[in-house]
Amino acid sequence: MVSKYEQIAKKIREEIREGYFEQVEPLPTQEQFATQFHTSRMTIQKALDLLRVEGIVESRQGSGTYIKKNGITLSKLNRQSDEYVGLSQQLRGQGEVTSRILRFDLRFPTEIEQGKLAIQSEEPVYDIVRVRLLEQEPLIIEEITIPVRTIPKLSTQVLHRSIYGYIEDKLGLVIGASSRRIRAERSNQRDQEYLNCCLEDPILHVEQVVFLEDGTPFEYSHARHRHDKGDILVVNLNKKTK
Amino acid sequence: MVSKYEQIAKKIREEIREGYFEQVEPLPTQEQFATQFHTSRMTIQKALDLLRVEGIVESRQGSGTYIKKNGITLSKLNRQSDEYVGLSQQLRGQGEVTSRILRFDLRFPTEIEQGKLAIQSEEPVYDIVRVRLLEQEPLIIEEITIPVRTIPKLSTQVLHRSIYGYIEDKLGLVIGASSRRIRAERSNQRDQEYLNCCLEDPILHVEQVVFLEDGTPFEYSHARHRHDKGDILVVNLNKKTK
DNA sequence: TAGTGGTCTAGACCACGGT
DNA sequence: CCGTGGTCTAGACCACTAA
Repeated sequence: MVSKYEQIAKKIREEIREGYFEQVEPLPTQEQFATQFHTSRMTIQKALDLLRVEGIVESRQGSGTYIKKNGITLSKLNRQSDEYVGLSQQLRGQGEVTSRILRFDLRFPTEIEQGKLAIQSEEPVYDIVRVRLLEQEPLIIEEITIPVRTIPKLSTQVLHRSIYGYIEDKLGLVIGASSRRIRAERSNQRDQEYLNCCLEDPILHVEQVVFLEDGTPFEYSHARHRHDKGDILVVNLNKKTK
Repeated sequence: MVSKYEQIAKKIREEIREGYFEQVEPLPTQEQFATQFHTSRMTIQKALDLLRVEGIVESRQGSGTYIKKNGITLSKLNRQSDEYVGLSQQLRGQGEVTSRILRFDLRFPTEIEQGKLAIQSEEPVYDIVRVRLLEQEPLIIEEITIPVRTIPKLSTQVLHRSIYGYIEDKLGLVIGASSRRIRAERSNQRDQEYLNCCLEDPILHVEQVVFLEDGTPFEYSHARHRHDKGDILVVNLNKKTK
């Protein structure tokens, strides 16, 4: 059952994309929309709310609701990077992604890991190091820490494929927020060996914590990318939630 | 004039932060909140909507509204990197940010710039190269392209201080979305000269387009960071607007 | 089945913009 | 001043969850 305001939003979104309205003129008033769709103003507002957070329109009190310049472009950008997906997803279609597992152990978390994953010192974690390859070419070397209690029954088989796929498809958990810190570093000996790169090659280092939908942190990881085999796209729609 | 639902959201947000409610139990029902705040359920829902997009609470139809684990942590993270601010803002308080201007010219845009900034080939742009320093130490070398028509009357005086400050405070324009692509690169000769770094030092390269609130792209830039003087924090709340 | 959140209504008043 | 969007109300019905 799709709600009425979502249907209305979809209709208006399509009409905007098809150039049905003037770019500089305001859209029909909320009153006019309400009449057109046989509904109340509150419902129209919920529909327009959706388009607002997508960055397609903006409303000015006392004036009207306007189509944003580049509204469509921005809304496409938004979709592109709004949700975090694993590498396997990202590269879907570009070739076969495989993994070479360098370590798969159990141990107790360090103090930093306890902090990042919000767990106690006696709570065991998986300690994983793997190299991700696209069509046999090494892309990334990852060090991953995952609490055993949150994601039980990890196996090398899972690690060879996709951890994210396992969590979402097999365990039925939903991945939520993430926090990433990105920097450039010099390559170390391990990078050179496993990523097949030189001393002078820089590394794109991504340190991240990923949360489940309910807010449980489930992964703290360091990913080191070959500089020529990956960049990161960040889009900020600036919703000014304040 | 602060709206009622914002006041209510603020009150509930504070009570959650102070540990007034149980983490595992649902919050009071919307009905109860409505009675408590002498208002209607719709208004309570608008208040809870705010807390939802902040990642503090989540609602489950048929069950109740719950505090998210790490809800507070996430909401703080969110504030930290939600809106794009210029470097001068970011480093406010850490020392004095100054600029050394290497180039400040006018020219016509390249094809790539025409695409990124959505302008015609005959539309003139500023062509800026500057080094940003914190307490005399070089941090970043920036190449910036800005359409003259969008941001008129740029001056070296502005470039020495903050472009973003000029745009927001003096021109009264509001900065909106941004799209950034981040990668690691080897340093080139210019980096080594102006950032005072070695051949082996990697560079954190950020290519970005920044938009005004109405969707006009106003800046296309390449910023090259000294790898030891800057990383980038990216937080993704995953609102799944779908 | 009872209780919850999700949606929706038909009004109302207010804040603000442009005239 | 009028017309716009922003807020708010007091209900109503529905969809879903949990007992």
